[in-house]
Amino acid sequence: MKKTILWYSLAAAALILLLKLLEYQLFVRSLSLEFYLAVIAALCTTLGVWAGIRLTHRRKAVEVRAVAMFQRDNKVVDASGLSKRELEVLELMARGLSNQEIADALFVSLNTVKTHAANLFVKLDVRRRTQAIERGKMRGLIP
Amino acid sequence: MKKTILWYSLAAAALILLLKLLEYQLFVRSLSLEFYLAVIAALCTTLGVWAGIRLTHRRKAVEVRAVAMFQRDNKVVDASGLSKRELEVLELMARGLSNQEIADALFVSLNTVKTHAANLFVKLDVRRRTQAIERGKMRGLIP
DNA sequence: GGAAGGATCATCCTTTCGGGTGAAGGAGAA
DNA sequence: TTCTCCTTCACCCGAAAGGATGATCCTTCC
Repeated sequence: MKKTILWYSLAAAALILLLKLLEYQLFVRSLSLEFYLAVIAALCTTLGVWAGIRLTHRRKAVEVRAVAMFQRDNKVVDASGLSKRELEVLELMARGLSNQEIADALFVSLNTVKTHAANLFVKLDVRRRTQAIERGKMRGLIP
Repeated sequence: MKKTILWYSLAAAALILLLKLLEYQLFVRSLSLEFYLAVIAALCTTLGVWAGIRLTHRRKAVEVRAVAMFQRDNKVVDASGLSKRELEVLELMARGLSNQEIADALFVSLNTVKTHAANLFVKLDVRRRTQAIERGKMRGLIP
């Protein structure tokens, strides 16, 4: 942002210099005032467009980063009714882990994972893990 | 886009009118040429910034829609080696459908879906459908 | 101190998935 | 035309997932 403004200032300074040069040309070659004005208008417009694009590009980069860095929304989690453990299981499911792998990852038994899975299926109102993943992503529960 | 250009043209016309008025002011009140130029520069710059923002906002909207409305990249698909049918199966998998439901959706038998599934698992180098969904999303094969 | 809910584990049973293999018909390329 | 790939379908079998139910232990809340 600051960099853009700095560049804009420099460009403006360059423009003023150019104008001074043009001014001399104006008296020497007696170019029309309209031409003089048109040049200024064109340059300023270009500069403005460039600055506008620069500014909005910055803003867009921020938005992209916001999408990339998933941040859990507590309100959404509370609304879903999922417990912390169920959320963990769901997240590992979405990463493609099997129940056994999830059990190993969380240091619990396979049966425990299956219980958590069954409970979160009920809470998300789904029948399969793939559906659960879909719902979880739709609701912003998982990345 | 066209609307923006139209508005820009109208604004430019208004500016020219304003300039004509200023020109009269210039002769009547004998304002400095620098002031005249400054006004033009400021107006054109503002106009340019506005147009720039307008244009990039349009572009941003398109990009957002591109994220929301998934557009498949043929290069990615070719690189994956997935056939059209396999891609369809993968997409329905990602929506949480069971093999039987996919079979019904595509008007083929369950065995066919299983074959497609097995083939795409090999091509994506995965063992489970959840993994396939993960990979597919990572590579941009599916939304 | 009891009620509620979470986390843990278990058993039994059914359904779904996935691996392996084979095969037939069709479209397109060498 | 032969060969390759895609699509379709079938059968068998083992592994994984899912449904139902019950139980224990722990924390938190009223």
